[in-house]
Amino acid sequence: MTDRAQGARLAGLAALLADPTRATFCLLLLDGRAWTAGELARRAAVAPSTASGHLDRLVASGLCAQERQGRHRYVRLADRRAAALIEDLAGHLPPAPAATGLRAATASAALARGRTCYDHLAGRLGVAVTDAMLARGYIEGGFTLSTKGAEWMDTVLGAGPDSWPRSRRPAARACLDWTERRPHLAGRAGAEVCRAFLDLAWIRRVGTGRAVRLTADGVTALGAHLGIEDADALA
Amino acid sequence: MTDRAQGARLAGLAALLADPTRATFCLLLLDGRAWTAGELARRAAVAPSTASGHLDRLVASGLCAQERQGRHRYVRLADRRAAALIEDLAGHLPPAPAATGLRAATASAALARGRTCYDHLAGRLGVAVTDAMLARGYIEGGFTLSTKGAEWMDTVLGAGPDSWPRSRRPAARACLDWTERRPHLAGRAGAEVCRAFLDLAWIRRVGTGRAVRLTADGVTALGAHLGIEDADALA
DNA sequence: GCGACGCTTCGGCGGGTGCCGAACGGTTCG
DNA sequence: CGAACCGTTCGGCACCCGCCGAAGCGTCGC
Repeated sequence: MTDRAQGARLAGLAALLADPTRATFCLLLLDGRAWTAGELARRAAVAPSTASGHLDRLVASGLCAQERQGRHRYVRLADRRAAALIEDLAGHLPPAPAATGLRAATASAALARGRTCYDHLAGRLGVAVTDAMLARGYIEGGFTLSTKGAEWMDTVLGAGPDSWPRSRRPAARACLDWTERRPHLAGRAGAEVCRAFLDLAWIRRVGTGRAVRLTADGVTALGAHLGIEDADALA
Repeated sequence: MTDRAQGARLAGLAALLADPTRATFCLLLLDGRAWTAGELARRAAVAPSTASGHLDRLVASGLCAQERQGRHRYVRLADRRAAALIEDLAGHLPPAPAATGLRAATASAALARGRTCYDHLAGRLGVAVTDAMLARGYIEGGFTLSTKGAEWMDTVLGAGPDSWPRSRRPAARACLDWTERRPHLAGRAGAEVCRAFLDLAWIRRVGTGRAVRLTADGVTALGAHLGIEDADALA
């Protein structure tokens, strides 16, 4: 009885992502930015009318939020929790479909190197930064920010924990990337690192999507502050 | 192109849980034990033939595993990863449907008090134990097992980290219960605590399901070793 | 061996849902 | 004001999928 009711609720949530088109939308929105209905339709290869209906449903469910500007409809993930839901699920996907080995050679090479995942760094860059922070003891075992790490963020990035707004958001957590299949830093610290990197112009967004590119300053900085020697390979 | 392919893969995974009957099965299986096809059919209120098909699909997907014994078909979640997937998703359900307030008065009162969630303690008991371990500093902020906690597990439970098999399973992680809406201890430590509690006869399974009941010994032990004063309310 | 039992297969029904094209309304820009 | 553009609504199509009952198969128990 109530068993079945709980099942129905769970099924309802899963059903949101159980459609290829809606799932594609959600993955595209994982960069945390707002996309127009038309862009999403094109990327997902469906007619605008089809996209419109799906977006209605995503918004109605609370998973997405929208703002209308003129003749445009901008849609984004509603909040961090929504992003975490997508991430969680995507993290459980079987390893890889058929890694063609050419992945790095495609037009999205920049994306493979670095991108944002909702509000933190992902891709090879995100993994590299995370690995370096782990190696230097800034992050510890279960993805907690160490005292040393807090100090580093404060002095080098000007974004230490003391400057963060009070909230219950975890300071650090692991986000499993669905392409790199490696954990990388998410949570408040992840978001602040990403923001600081952008502020300091160590990285810059390219194109309209989630891709980011390491700048020349960034290459130097990553070497100096994180001991990443081969940072230019990420640029 | 590849955007859409990733979306399709994600949708396929979500579709497994997007059916009320399959979702109900998965929630029932969260206790980590094997149920027969008939039991699952009855609990989910569907015909045996319907259940059969769903179980085929769950097994084929790798989410569940089965063993046939005589005329019975025993089905269980395939592994910890499968359980984590269900937990993750269920943890994102909106707070509560319409908490009737009578929850504790139903026939499943024992279940409300304590149960196992795949391989660790959940329910009010699980939350209480977790809270006590947090209060005593056995678990720290981001759900990592402290040195003190490791010592405690070793001396009191006879199940310290040194005795664990080497694996990449996280020592401790939070599992968000879908009824209590409170995090409780999962991961290797959670599993060992549950096992030790059973071994020490502090808890005992009741019925065929996931419900566990605190024994008289357990009430005393929880008071002595975790400072849980009102443990009899959980018995 | 015969019935009871657990499960499965099959056929068929019904409902839900994703998809599109065409027509329409609103906004922007010339 | 008119054309281009973005998005939505609507109707209709097709398909998928969940569900059941009936029949069948293997196992268990008397």
